[in-house]
Amino acid sequence: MEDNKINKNDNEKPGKPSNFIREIIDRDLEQGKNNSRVHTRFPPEPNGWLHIGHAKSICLNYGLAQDYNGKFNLRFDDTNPLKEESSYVESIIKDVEWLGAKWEDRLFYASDYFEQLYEWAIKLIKEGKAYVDDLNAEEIREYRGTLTEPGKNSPFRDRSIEENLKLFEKMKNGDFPDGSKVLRAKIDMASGNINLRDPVMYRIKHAAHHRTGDKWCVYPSYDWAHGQSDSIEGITHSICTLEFEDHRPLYDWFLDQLEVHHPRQIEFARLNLNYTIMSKRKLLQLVQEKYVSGWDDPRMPTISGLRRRGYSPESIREFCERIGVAKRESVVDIALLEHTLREDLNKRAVRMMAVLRPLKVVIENYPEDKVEEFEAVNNPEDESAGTRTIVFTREIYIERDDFLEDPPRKFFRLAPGREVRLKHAYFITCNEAVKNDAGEITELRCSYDPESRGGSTPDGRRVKGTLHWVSAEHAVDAEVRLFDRLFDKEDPTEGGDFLKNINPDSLEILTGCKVEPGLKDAKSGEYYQFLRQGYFVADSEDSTPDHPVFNRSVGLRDTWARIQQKGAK
RNA sequence: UGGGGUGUCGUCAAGUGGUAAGACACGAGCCUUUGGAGCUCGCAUCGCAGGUUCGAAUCCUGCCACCCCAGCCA
Repeated sequence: MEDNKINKNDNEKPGKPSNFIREIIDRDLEQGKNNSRVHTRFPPEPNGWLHIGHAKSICLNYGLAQDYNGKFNLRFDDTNPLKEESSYVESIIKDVEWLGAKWEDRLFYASDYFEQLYEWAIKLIKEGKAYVDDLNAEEIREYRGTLTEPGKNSPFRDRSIEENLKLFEKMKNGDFPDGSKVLRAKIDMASGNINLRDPVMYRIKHAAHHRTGDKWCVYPSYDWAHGQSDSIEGITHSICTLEFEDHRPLYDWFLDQLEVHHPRQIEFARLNLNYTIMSKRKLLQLVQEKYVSGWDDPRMPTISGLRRRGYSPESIREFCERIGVAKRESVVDIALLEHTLREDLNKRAVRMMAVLRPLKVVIENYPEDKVEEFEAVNNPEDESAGTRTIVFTREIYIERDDFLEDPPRKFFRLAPGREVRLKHAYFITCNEAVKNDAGEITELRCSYDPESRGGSTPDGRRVKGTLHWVSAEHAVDAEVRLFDRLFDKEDPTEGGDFLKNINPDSLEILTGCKVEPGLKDAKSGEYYQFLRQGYFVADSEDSTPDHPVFNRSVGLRDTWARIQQKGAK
């Protein structure tokens, strides 16, 4: 009995953790709402590039559609021509696709609905529920009241329906200058909820729209466009972030007046990450003021930046799964993102040897012209990844950090008189460190034990350290870019000016790195682990076979570095 | 001072009256031809104060703290 229970549980797939949104959907389904349909959407404004916070929303919305056998739409919320560009549309489409969300034939734009929105606005005017207001922006603000005091009615609030109709049409036709009039919903200027104090539905903008050109001179506001767009598309659950909670009564009000399909708006807490900035405005500033190379700089939290950095879509999806969905505002530790990347790449990245800061080693008792081949396992976590051949010669490079003339306790690497293993090859012992006039070590003279071929000896003696290496003659030169967090404060806005918290050492460029020949033709989508160092990918913009450039996506956990840090404290 | 939200481990986050899941981080150890990976173990009484109850993180009351809202941005 007991055993059966355990087995049953073990065989059950570990379903996704529930959350309050799933509970709401479950309840709606039980009550037979929406004919048992689930239909979600991701509604980005094309005014910037997507970031990891958007990934949370995409994974949430697309994940729900998948799990409930529903549908998922991609819809651009393009109601403000002044801020939006088609270049953003393109990058967003690419990113959503790369993340793996599928909208099939349901790629929409709020601008697809401008005509319908206009007609609905006329309907509201005819019902006395909307009016044209001549107050300017400043006056509207004054009339709106404050958080604690009610607003007062605009003197234009009670215009006749006929006049409103006539004026609104002239607004549409471009007969009035920008800012001179707006169309407002007539709700309640005394409401405790400021969104209900006669919100603006249309503003005049003589501006070209990236899709509709200059067909329109009036553009709908977010509140007027969003819910109605959801309704038109048959969305059942309209998921947005917390700051729109106050807008829900308005979302509902419009839909109720129109008596059309009424999606349910649900709000969740947006993602925050420590050491990271998520504000589109600030990210744009970093790009415009050249603190980074672009929206896809590998240090950016943008989807394109993460992609270029070497993050896999799988790792990002897993991250979004693990952070959960709730209503409390929180700050997730970026270490979790790094963890899901390592976890994913550990299983699939091909291992390679690459020496980032080369130190030449001459193996004195190894024949000058001899070239030996060894079979190296491509991935100890995945036998199907096979093996590759690596070559060994008298002169090799090892990592400078792997040698110390006067090693501290617990340093397991090479030192005078010390023996270590060269991964997949031989044991070597250091005889001498050769220095130049400045006292810098220029090369190591070592000897190898022919008996240790393959990495172990007949006498079974043990060595504490195993080093990665590369044959000097065969190695390929490469550039390697090491990234660190862009900000050195957990909260980049600490102190008020996030620019002051930029980490000056967020990018370190290494040239003259020596890598295995097989890395010469690495492609940007291929994930590699440079043994003992971390996960790397060829840079999608700058890497060529003649000049390979690798980005470090994330380092391996480094116990030695931790021991050193502890010692330093 | 109005309206809307939220408070469970260092960080996320389950829990929906029956005696605090899990993950990351952190610490200890085992293992290891990556000081990687893996494995084992450790790590909270639930914002505060009352109350109801045999029993409360879960119900009630009162406080406190934090977040959002006064764009013709989304």
